[in-house]
Amino acid sequence: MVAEKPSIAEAIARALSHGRATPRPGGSLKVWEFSAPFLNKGTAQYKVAGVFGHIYGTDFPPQYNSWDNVNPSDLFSAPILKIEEDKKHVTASLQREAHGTDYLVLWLDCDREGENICFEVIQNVEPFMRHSNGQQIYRAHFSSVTPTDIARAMSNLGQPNPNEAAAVDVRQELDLKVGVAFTRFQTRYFQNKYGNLDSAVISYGPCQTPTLGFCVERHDQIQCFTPEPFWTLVPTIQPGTGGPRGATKQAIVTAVDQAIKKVRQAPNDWILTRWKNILPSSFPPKQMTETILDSIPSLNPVYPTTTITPDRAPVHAGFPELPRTESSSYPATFNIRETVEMFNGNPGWRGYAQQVLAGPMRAKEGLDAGDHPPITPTQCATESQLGGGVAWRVYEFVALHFLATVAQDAEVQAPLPLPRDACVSAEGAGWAGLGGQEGRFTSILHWMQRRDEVLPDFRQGQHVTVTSVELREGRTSPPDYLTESELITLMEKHGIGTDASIPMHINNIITRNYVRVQPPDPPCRPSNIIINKLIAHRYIRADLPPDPPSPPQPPARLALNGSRQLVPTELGVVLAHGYHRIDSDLVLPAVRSEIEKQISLIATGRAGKEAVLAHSLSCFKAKFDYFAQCIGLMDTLFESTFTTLAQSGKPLSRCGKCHRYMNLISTRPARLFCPTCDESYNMPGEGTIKLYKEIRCPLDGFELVVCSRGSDQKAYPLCPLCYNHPPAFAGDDHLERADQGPAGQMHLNCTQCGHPTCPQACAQTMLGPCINDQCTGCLILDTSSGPHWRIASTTSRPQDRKAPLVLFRKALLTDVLFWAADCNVCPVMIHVAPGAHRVALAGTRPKKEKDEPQIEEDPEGPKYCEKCGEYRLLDVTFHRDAVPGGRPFVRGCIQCDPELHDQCQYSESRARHEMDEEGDGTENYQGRKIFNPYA
DNA sequence: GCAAGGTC
Repeated sequence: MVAEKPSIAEAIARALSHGRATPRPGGSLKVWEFSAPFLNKGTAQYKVAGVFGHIYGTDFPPQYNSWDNVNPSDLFSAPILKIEEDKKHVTASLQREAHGTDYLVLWLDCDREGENICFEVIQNVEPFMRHSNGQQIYRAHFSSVTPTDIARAMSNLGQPNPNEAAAVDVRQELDLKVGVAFTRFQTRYFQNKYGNLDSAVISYGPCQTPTLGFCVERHDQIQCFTPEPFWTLVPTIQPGTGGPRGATKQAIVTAVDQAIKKVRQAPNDWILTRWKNILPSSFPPKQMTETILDSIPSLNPVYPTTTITPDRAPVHAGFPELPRTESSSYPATFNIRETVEMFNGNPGWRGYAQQVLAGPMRAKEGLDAGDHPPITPTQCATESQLGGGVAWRVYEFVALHFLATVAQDAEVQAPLPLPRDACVSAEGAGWAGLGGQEGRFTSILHWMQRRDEVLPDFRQGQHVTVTSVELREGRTSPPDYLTESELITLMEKHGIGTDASIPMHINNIITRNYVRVQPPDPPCRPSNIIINKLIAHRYIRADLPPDPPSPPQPPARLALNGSRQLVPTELGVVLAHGYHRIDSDLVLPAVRSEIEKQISLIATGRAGKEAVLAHSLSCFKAKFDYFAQCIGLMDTLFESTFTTLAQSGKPLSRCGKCHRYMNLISTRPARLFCPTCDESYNMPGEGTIKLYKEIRCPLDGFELVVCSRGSDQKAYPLCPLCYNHPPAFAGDDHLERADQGPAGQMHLNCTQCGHPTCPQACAQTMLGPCINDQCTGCLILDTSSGPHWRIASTTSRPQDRKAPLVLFRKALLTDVLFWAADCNVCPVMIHVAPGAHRVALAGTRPKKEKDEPQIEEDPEGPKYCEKCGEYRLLDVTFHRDAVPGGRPFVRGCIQCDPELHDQCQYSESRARHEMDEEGDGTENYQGRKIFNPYA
C-alpha cells in the first residue's frame, strides 16, 4: 500500500491493522507492517509506506541547459525528461519493498496529481512484483483517513485512471516549456540592456505572472482613481407617539435639499420600513475549508510561505481531523447532531452544545469539490488533554468554528459601522445593534459580537420622530493595495495555483522583486504567529484597548487589519503593462484556465494526450514568437523606467582589454560592466565586491577584485575574466567537462586557479592537504584576510568535482585544481596568530613595509617543513607589542613548530559540511586549541 | 539562473 505521504500511510496502517501495525525503516521510506485479511483472499502480510509527493520532476535534457546556445523558441519542440526528485532515493526503496509482493494498492490523494503519482509508483513497483501482469494493482478511493472511510475504500477498490495521470503529464510539459522559454528570453533581453532591474531573473510563469497581474491591476485602479463627493443624511430619531401610518415615506426623495425640507416639515411622520441583515458577522461562518486555515498563515508577517503545517502536526496527532479540503458541504452521511452532542464532553462547551441542539441545527449550503468533507472536529478534547499551547488554540478554533456553523444567525439588523444614532437613507431606515443573543452563534464565537451597539426598542412599522437631521459630506477614497488574503481569494477564484502552491507563487513575485510587502497597519505582533493569524481573521478577540467612549469612527474597513499588502514595484508594473501591450493573455488568468481546460479534455477521455499537447504547444509557441517579435513594445516601458547598463554602477576595476574602468553594478545580478567593450562580467551573488590592491591578473590584465562575505566566511580574490571564463591551461579537457556539469556555468576564483605564474593562484597560496581526513581539498592562506589572518580549506563535494583532484604535494605545485567556488563545503578554518602583523607563505613575502623588522632571509632556504614534508612554511611577522616568545618573526610549520602551533586556533566557516552528517566530529573542535582534530 | 506540482 503506497500513500502520498508518510502521515497518511500511518493512518491507513493503523486503521487496517486496528492499531497493531509497527513501523520499520525501509531505506528512505517508513514501512508499516502487519498481517490482516485482504479482500477475500485470506490473511495477507501488509506493507504500508508513504512517498513524498511526486517521485519525478520534469526538466530538459542537459544539452538544453545553456542560456547562450539554445534558442528559447526551440524549447517548445525539445524532448523532456522525468528525473527523480532530489530526495532520498525513493525509487530504490520502493523497488526493494516491491520485491515478491503479490498486490499493490494505491492510496495516493484522490486528485489528478495523486493519480499521476499512482503511475510513478506503478512504474517502480510493478516490475518487481511476483506476478507483473497488472492484474494485482488497485486504486483506493477515499476522502478521509478515518477508519470507516478506509474500510469502505478497501471494500471498493478500483483502478487508477490513466487519463487523469496523462493530463498531469501534459500540464507539466506545458508549464515547463512555456515558463522556461519566456523566462530565458526576457531575462536575457532586459538584463543585457538595463543595470538597475534588481532581479537576477525576469521570470514568467502561467501562475506567477497572472498573480502579478492582479497586484498591478489594483495598482492601476489606485493610480486612476478620482475622488467623488457624496452626501449622507443623518437624522436623529425617537420613538413616535403613534397615530395613523404616515404616507410620506415613499416621498422621501433623493435630492438632499428636499429631504431635509421634508424632515423639517414633518418630523413626526416617519416609519421604520426595513430591517436589513447585512452585517457580515450576523451570519455564522461557513464550514471550514483548507482555504480558511491556509489563508490564516498567509497573513503571517514574518514569512509568506510559512505554512500552518508545523502547528498542524500536534493537531493531527490528536483530535480534529484536518484533511486538505476545499469542500464546504457535508456528505449526506454526516451526522450533525452526533457531532454536536460529542461536545457535551467538554464542561466548558456543554452549554454551547445544548444551545445549538435546541435550535434548528442546519449546516450551511456549501460546495462539494469532490475532495474531503469540511474540516470538522472528530473528537471532544479539553485544554489539558491537548497540553494547551498552539495545538489547543487551533483545536479550539476548529471546534468552536464548527459549533458556530450549525448555530442560528445572530440578530444584527443594520449595516456597520453606524454611530449610536440611527441612519436614514433614501431607501429607508436601519438600526445598528444586537438583539438577544441567546442561542445565536455569536454566543459561541463571542468575539464576533459587536459590543458597542445596543439595539434600541424599535420595531418595523413603528412611528418615529425625527428630532434633527444632519447633512454629512464625504469623498470617495481609492481602494487599498491588495492584501495577501484578497490576492489568495482572487487566485482561488480564477484557478491560479492550488491551495498548496498559492503561497509559493506569491513568494515568487516577492523574491523576484515584482511586488514588495507593505507591513500591515497596525503591525501584527510576530511573537505568536498562530494567534495573530486568528486575530487577523477575527476568530479570536484581540487585546482591545480599555473602554473609553470612542469618537465617531469612519466607516470601518472590513479588510483584515493584520494582512500584509502587496505593492507592485516599478519592475512589476512595467512587466504587467508590457504584457498587456503585446498580448494580454499572457498576464490574465485565462492563460492558466485555458491550460486547465485543455488538459481536462484528456482527464475526461474526450481527447488524446498527444493531440492536446501538440495543439497547446503550437499555440504557446505562436504566442512566444509573437512576443519575442514585439518585445520592443515592452522595452519602451523599460526605457522610460530603468537606466541602461552604460549609465549604471560605479567605476571599480579596470578592464584587461581596453584598460578603462568598468562599473560595478551591485543590484542583482551583480556584475562588472565595461562600457567601452560593451561586455558584462558576472560577480558572485553573495558578498561585497571591492578592488583588490590594484593587482592585475597575469593572464589577461584585468584588475582583480575581492569578494568578502562577512568575518566568518571565506573571502577570495577573483579576476573578472577568469571568474566567468576560466583559463584553459594544463589540461583543457578539465574545462570541457566542467561546462557540462549540472551547475551549468563554471566560476573560478583566484584561490582555485592553479596557474603557475600567478601570485594569487592556488599553487602560490596553498599550505598543504586539509587537516580533515575526509576532505580531499587543501589549505589555502587567505591572502586578503589580514589583519585577522586565516587559513581555509578549499574542496568540493565529490559529485561536483569537475576533474580528478590532485592532492597537494611539493612536487605537484603546478598541478591544476579545478572546481567551482560554490562547491566549497569543508568548514575547516584556521585563525593564525592573533597578534600577527603579516602572514605569508615562505618565499612569497611581498616587499617589506617601512616599520617592519629587518628579517634575514635565505633565498635558497627550505620552503617546506622538512620534518613532516607536507606543509609549506609560514612567515609570520608580529606586531611589536604582541611578540610571543620574543621573536618578532617566525618562519615555521603550523603543524610541527610548537610556537606557531600554539598560535593557531580552529573554527568553522559557515559553509555547511556534508561530512558532518557522518559524525566525523567537526562540531567538536570549534574554538579549541587542538591542532588536528582528525589526527 | 528557468515552471508548477507534489511533500518534507
